[in-house]
Amino acid sequence: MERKVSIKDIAKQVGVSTALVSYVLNNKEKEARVGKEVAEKVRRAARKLNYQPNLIARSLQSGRTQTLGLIVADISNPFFSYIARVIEDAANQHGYTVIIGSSDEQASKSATLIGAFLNRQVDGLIIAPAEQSEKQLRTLLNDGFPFVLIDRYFPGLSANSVHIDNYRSAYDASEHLIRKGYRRIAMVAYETALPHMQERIRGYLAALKANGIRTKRNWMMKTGFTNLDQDVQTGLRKMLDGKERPDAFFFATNSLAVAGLKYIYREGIRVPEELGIISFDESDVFDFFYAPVTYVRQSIEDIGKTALDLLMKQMKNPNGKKEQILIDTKLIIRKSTARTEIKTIK
Amino acid sequence: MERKVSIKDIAKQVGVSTALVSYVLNNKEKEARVGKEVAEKVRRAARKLNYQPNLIARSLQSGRTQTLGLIVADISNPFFSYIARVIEDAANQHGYTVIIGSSDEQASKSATLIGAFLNRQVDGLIIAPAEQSEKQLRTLLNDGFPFVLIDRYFPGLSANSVHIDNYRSAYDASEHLIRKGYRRIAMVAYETALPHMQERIRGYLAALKANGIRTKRNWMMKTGFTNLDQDVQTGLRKMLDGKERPDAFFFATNSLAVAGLKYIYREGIRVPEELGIISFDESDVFDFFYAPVTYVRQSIEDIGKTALDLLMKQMKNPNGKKEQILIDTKLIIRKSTARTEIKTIK
DNA sequence: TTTTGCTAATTAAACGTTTAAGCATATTTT
DNA sequence: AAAATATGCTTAAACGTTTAATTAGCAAAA
Repeated sequence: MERKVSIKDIAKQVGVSTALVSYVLNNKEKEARVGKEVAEKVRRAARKLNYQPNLIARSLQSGRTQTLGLIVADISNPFFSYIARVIEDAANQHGYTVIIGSSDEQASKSATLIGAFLNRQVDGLIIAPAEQSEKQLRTLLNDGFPFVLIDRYFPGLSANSVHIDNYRSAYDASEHLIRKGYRRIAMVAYETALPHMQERIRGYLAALKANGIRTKRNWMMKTGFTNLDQDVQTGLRKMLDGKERPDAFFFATNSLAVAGLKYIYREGIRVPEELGIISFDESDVFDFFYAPVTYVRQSIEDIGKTALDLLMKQMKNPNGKKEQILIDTKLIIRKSTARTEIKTIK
Repeated sequence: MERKVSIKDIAKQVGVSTALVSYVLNNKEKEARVGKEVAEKVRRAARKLNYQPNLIARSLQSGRTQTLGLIVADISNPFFSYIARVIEDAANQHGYTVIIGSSDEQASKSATLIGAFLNRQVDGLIIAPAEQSEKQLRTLLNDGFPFVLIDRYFPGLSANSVHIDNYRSAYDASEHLIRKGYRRIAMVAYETALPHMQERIRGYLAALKANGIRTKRNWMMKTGFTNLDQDVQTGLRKMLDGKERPDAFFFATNSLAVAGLKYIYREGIRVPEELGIISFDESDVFDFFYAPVTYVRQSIEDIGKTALDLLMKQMKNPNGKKEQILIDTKLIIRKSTARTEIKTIK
């Protein structure tokens, strides 16, 4: 591969200084008082040589790379890949390129990624933070580096963030189950201190309590991020074979639900008669389960676009106030919770 | 945000030249004959100041960015997001970062992306090429720029590529349907000149012919990349209501299949008795359809890893021979084609 | 004593841009 | 006629690295 054409080549060709070429190609002829004919010559030469600016050089000079870093838990997870797509498109519209990394929910990987992205001089970050990554974020915050959290957040951290009201959504979802007549409602969650997950659990517990349902210890199962299918399967089996057999499952995310549905499907458990099912997030699978699954829908488009707008704002004004933006959710009610409606006295 | 610590700051702190600092931090003390104590001092200062190299500056100097570009049709499509994940991990292991772009199957977007990535000085590209993008690729090839095609390819283009044997796989899949007793086999494909799709069609036609089945014009439907659900639905309805009603559908990709299954499910058509179903690729949905779907599995891990290895090889030796690597497929047989087996004389 | 050869450092150029400042010449204003 | 302003271009420094070439001191060899 031969060396690429640089501004220097154009300068030589036309017989002017590189400065002049730069002025012309950046449309600064006016300010720089470049002669009309010379400007035209430069432009012609640039076209003829097929000049393409070296953005690396430009970045070194300007201190900005027009690049954003996106850190998600796992880009192969549909939730995140969809968000990535939305952010990619929005960023492109603003003239930015996106580089993506998966943290696998590990603080160490997250730290490595943040470091790598900063070394690459990204202008800003959008992060779905991993557990234990609060300290890294606090450092970013103290450095005044522009970033926005999505999906997850930390209450003690006054960073920009875009996410749903997890407590409220979980509360409403649980209450929906109760209204539908389910009483022994179990939850399947991730074993993590991440606030968004804790809030979902808190919402679930609060709804049960508010409706006079005593929760049992073994109506709650938590799994790690690895070995999902296996863990969920074992957990469900234990709950279903135990003595306080649940009559409904509340899955805290779509990946948990998909894992759970596999088991429920194999075991031939009848939904919604024998078992009610509700989940967070979305999935094609929910539509194809023999009893389409009721779920809490969050608008990924809104989250992605809002996050990008917020980041742009923050990059323009790094000292501006940090915002925590809540995105609406909607409960999509379908057959998996369609047990006979029961009147409740409120 | 204050200015980041540079090599200059360390030099000043220790009282040496920036060159010396660079030598030490790059572990070239031996070659550069740096004194032991001075080296130690430099290292200590670097640690104390929390020095992080500016990769942009390094790239400008070295001409390499340790960055790869990945262009897929749509990162929010699970097939591509999974490939992206595999490539991300493999690239990281080699010290590379990946930037991703979605072409939406449009040659113009593809050209824009390639241009943007080249301007960013990526060291190599992995591309799932869009229709009509052959010319762009030929230019890359002539420039000697390292790249590898995945999933798609162009017969006339002697570029590196990693993909499956689409003809063979489609042939085998079709023959499986025939062996299972299906005779009026229809295909649902994309309306595109892309060879991988044409090959799948060719394989399907060849298998039918070889088994003495005359194909009907209206057993073939093709759709564009937009309005998928709608188009597939209309197409299927027309075929199923027509007079040569198909007794099996062969979907050319998972997205087509998912769109088709939605319709088939809603219409209450009985699979596999009334209708056999087979598809390319993979999908969670295939497991949850009431009759789990038979499909042609291609190992995404293999494709991703092989592509990355090939790209690395090409970057090391840009004049090396170009390779076209075929990845094995496997027909995963399940209930959606489980009609009574019929003995065939071969 | 001069030459050669180490050792340990520095200098300076380069990568490709951008941009403030400078320098002629020409033109207008007072 | 002198001073101010306009015009058209160049110089040079800067961004943060890397690295070839050079220097300078000192010890060993001829």
